Amino acid sequence: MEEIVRIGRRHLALHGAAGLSLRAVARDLGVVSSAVYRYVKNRDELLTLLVVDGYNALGESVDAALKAVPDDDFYGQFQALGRAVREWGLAEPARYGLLFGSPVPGYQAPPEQTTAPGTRVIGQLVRIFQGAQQAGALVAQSGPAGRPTDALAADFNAVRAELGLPLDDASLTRGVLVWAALFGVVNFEVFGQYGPATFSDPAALFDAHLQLLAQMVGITP
Amino acid sequence: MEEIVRIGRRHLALHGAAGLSLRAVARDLGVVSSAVYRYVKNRDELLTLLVVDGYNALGESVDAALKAVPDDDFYGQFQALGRAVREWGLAEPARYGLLFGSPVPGYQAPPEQTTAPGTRVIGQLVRIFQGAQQAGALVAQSGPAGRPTDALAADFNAVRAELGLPLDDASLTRGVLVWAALFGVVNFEVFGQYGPATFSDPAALFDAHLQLLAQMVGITP
DNA sequence: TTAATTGGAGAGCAGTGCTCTCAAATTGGT
DNA sequence: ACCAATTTGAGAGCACTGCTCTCCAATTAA
Repeated sequence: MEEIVRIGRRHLALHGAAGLSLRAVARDLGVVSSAVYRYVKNRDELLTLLVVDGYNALGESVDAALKAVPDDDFYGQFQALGRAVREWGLAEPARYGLLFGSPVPGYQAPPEQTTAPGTRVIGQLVRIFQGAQQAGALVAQSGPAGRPTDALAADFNAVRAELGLPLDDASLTRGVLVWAALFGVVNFEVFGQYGPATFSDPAALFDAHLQLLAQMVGITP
Repeated sequence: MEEIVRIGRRHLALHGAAGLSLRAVARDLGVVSSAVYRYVKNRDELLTLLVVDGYNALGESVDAALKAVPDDDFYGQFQALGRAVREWGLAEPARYGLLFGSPVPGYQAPPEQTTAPGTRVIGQLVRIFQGAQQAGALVAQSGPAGRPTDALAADFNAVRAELGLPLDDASLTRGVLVWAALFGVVNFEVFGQYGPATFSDPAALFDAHLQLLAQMVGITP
């Protein structure tokens, strides 16, 4: 079973999600194709296993990076989280693509299995915001303060309640933007959207972007 | 030929890039599978046609949205561009995913065909920055001004030269972040990364994010 | 020792991309 | 109008895919 996931992971890295073939996995396993159906119901279930596996690998990467930073260094934590996501994505582009790229057509990840591992990173990000907020290290940002629509305000209330995150609407808006933007810049790099040779030092560019994103939510070095 | 692209587009929307089958296209065309190989060399070439088609559709969407905004209303232009990208992505998730999602494994888009249409949106974005800059409508933003590495500074010089965009390093950094972040938030929505029912009014959230991104580069309403 | 469960083998179906050969239709030149 | 050249489609075929089925050997439990 673990062997199947291990081989599947390798195939995923080599041929991508679309090229993931149960028959090929069976071959590598030294077994006939029908045999793997004893362990995995179908291709989608193998995909789910790999999705969960990927979320956990990324989550552990992020957790490990955070452990190396002092508890009260919120900027350091934010930076470590961002860098960990980027580095994992660049090291494992296929797995990253499976998690954050275009959804595999016809495949719907079962929430009861993928939600928990899938929220590890945003969970840590929220934890950082929370810590900074409680420590008074979250500098209020000035800027456009358009009133949210009623629906949006209600959504924010729900988020606040669920996460126990006492941030006002403007800060929540900024927090969500930072979250999406972080994965936006990583996407651009991993998926090669910048163009082949535009940036010779993408790590430096990413660090500069992390700085700006930290400023966006009010986390200061 | 156009018929093939048209049917391919429909299949793409229905079954995604991975499920794009030349045989199925042939069936819909009322022709035997080998016949389409007269017009399209292989599956990858059909994919390229669809990529180009998609970039152009998005580009035209953006151009049309920009045409409705006065030339000197840079914030309005930025907003129109952002909204056009978002709306096109939500209306055409499969095509959007083909362009901005995980790369199709084993498929490499030929730059000589895809670069031109693929740079239409960023081209317009640069044009907006340029116009605002020349009109003096680009308010300098304060914030972390870490010195770029030598490699990054050289990259910025190259970008400046190629685009004729007289922005300093800090503004360029912000511009690139806004670009990537814009697609980041659209990705999150189109690919459903926010979770199923977190935001009931995503358009309002997106507008708030657009405001923040405009502020990031110094474009003010 | 016997019965029950488990794991794999093999055949088979329908689908895929792609290549080949062959015949029909269309076109162009005289 | 005729003939040759070209274009276009049909059909067979190969190797691959996901998945289901039946059958048999190995392992485990009673």
